[in-house]
Amino acid sequence: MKGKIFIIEDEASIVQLVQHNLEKEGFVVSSSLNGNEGLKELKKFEPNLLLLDWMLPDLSGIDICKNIRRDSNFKSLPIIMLTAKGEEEDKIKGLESGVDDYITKPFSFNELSARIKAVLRRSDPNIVANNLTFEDLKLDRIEKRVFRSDKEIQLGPTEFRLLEFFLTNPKRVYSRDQILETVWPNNVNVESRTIDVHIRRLRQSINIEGKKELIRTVRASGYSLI
Amino acid sequence: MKGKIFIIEDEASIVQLVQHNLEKEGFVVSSSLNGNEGLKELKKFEPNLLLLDWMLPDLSGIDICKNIRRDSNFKSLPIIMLTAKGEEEDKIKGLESGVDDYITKPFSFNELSARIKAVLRRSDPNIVANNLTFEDLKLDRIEKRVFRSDKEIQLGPTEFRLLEFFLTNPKRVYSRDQILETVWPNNVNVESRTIDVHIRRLRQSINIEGKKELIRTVRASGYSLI
DNA sequence: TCTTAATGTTACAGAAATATTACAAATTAA
DNA sequence: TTAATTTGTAATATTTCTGTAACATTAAGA
Repeated sequence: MKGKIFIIEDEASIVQLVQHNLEKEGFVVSSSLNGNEGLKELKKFEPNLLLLDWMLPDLSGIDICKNIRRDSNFKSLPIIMLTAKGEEEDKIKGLESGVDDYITKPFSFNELSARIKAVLRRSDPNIVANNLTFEDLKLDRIEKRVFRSDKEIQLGPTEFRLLEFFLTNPKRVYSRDQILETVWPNNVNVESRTIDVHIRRLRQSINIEGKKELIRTVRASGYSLI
Repeated sequence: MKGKIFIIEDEASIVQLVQHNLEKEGFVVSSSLNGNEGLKELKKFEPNLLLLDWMLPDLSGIDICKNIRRDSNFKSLPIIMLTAKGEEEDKIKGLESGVDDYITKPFSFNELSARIKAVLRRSDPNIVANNLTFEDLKLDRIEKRVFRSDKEIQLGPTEFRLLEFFLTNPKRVYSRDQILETVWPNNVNVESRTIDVHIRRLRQSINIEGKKELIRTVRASGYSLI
């Protein structure tokens, strides 16, 4: 079950793109191109999350934000702010305007989607999948814990992300490049062979008590979760 | 379900040929004969892949490429570059202009089609068929697995590619040269007889438990999948 | 049947890909 | 700050794959 998202943003092209893609992901989406109306519609729509432009023709994003926070029904509505580059990100960040996250335009939809899910995961865990499982492997994204056959496993941050990645698409083979792109922070340059080492570390951690190997090496192609 | 492909290429005859054939394969295709307009239309069209001419009357392919890579919404749009022979292929190859693949004119539609699918398979796996079957043989391109009568078969990389190749056109006889060209990485020189050995290895792997031979030798011509 | 060209089979050495280990630098926790 | 953990890489070990050559077998025409 997916949630409802409301967008207040005056650039129609952005709204269109984001709305379309979010709907494709199963969210129910509604939007408004200006602040005052948006505020009203939003309260009727009762979304699980709001995407809010920082600079609007009528009301500023921060005013909307304050308005929302004053309304007891929406006090805890998660808000992700959309800001243009240079629009004093620091202020937004520092100024605790009650924003849950913000993203700088231009952004890729994937990045936005990831942030939306991250925020929803905290605020409204039922909307977003928080547990990934495969066979006797379980990963809890909220608590950041991993279990194999109900026995907890300790993983470093990178191994955690790596396993999380494999769990989103079990059985599928990923090349080292694909793994790098997705698991490592953008623009980080790491040797492709480095992945082998992390695979080894992950293997070592999750293959407890002689249980069966869960990571498959596919020569010349990459790795997969069995 | 097939995806959307956009073409920017000034030779109308090429556009026509490619567009027509791609549509026949089920793709939704749109095109433009020049760079600047193409760039605009492309962004409206939101394709899953772009075929881009290297030499255009107004903008060079590489400029378009850069423009696209700067636009966060299209940063990861797969691009296949179309180049005339002699147009410094090396540069395109080396110069990491963010191109996913390139093909030299004149090309056969089949070759283009194969490359398009290969690229889409990485970027957008749901668009392309990922399973090849023939009789009781099954090959899964995503999981990189091969089955005969539901029993998994272990193949080395080359044998996998070889079988994949045969499965795209069962019953058709391929000469050793054709096999070499398609299955082996470009510019690799291998003895033609080497194929015999790989055929043997493939045969040995897929003919389990006395099941019937699936690879046919056509004397003086080559091999085929029955 | 003999001859010959084409294909099948085998074994093996070198190449290529992956696994493993150790370690120093970077990061985080105490 | 110091200690502990985590990371990336390089060096080394191990495994698996590849291509080829040498020899065996088969098919087809003379």
